[in-house]
Amino acid sequence: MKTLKIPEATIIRLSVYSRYLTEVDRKGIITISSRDIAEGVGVSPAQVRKDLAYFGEFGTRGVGYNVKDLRQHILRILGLSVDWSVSLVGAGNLGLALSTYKGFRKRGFIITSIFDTDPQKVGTMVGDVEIMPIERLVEVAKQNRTQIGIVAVPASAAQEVVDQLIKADVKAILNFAQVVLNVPPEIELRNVDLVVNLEVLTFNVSAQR
Amino acid sequence: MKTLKIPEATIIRLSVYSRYLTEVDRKGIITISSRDIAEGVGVSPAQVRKDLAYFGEFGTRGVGYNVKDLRQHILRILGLSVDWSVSLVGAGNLGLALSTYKGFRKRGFIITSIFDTDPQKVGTMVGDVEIMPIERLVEVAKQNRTQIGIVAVPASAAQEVVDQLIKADVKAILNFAQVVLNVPPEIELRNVDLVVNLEVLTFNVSAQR
DNA sequence: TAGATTGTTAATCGATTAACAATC
DNA sequence: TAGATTGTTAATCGATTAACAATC
Repeated sequence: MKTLKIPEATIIRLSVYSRYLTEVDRKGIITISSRDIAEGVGVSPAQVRKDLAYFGEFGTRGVGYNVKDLRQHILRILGLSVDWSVSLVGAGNLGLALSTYKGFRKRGFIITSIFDTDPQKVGTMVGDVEIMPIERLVEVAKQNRTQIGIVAVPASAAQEVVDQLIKADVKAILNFAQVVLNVPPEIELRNVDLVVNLEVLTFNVSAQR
Repeated sequence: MKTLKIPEATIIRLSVYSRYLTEVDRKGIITISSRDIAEGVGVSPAQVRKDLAYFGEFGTRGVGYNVKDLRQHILRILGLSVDWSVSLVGAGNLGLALSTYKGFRKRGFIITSIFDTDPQKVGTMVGDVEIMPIERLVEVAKQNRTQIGIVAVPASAAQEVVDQLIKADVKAILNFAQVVLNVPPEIELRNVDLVVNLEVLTFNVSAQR
């Protein structure tokens, strides 16, 4: 198989398609066209077909796509046919919000460990997970074969946490701290920047007049 | 002035540049080159100059950019020379995390009102803001001349909340609910999808072998 | 067979990068 | 003047859209 580069925008849309298909499937609909998917998620039908074509031929000409099949295919493409063990670092307000967020578990992301530096917090339970001291991160994350780390600590502590996560053989990191992090190229890193999203909005609102 | 379209990627980078310049300024550095900025934030120098060139000539050939000046220019471009009144809807875990998030206030986003449906929560204080019943949203948000709404409610309630925000003359909405929202074209809408970020990671990790 | 819709190629659009004249 | 670095144009790269042959 030739590995041609897949645009990241395609991956993001695939995630959206699969969620839409979950909805459609729940309504008992068997078959769906690229046009219907496109309408449902707000893109063009050509875009839907192009995105899917990177990975194979999932439809039937003249008919469309089988909803259940396509959904399963996309989940497999995204790596969601298995559960993922996630380690959450930082049990502040944001960390606690993320730890109780239902959306993660629904897609197979299981938070198996939570770490914090605050001795007050260490030992307390969040759902069925006990908050552990950050010193135990490497040991515990390795034990759980954790592949994803979520960084929800202050910017000043983020690089140190990331270094520990890498020592624990984590493969991917989702970072909420507002700081540019250094990771080796084989580690997947994504930054969620809550403030920058607001600033794109203010730019657009300000530019409107 | 000709209004040529500015890539959204440019706006996002401007936000990053301005934060980096804040750091650099704090160190007492007076002048900076596009190469230094580029290194600091991980893009190419040409990219930095191109991004800035959309908005004017801020540098001096042979010298570089004045750090304080450039920072101020970018903040003005982003609409951040004034504070913004923000209304937060949904005081669950995520909402509370956002309401206490320091990063917002630092960039001039002031949460002036918080709404929730839960009678248990209504009346309690978050910092110096009292949680109000969602029925008062339109009235209160109008009174505060709120221009930005943050939606941190369950997906099932999000469209209704958005409709209320629009009635309150909000200009921009940051949505954390996992649902496709309908808004009129003059309303700026951005979606923050926490799960899709994890799924881009799992795709990349899964594709690595 | 006629109608519908996919998968795919070619055309278009947009963003990034490279190169360099302008100029401090 | 020589060296440095901007602002800008042209070249490249990449992603989206349009069009249509293949085919159910």
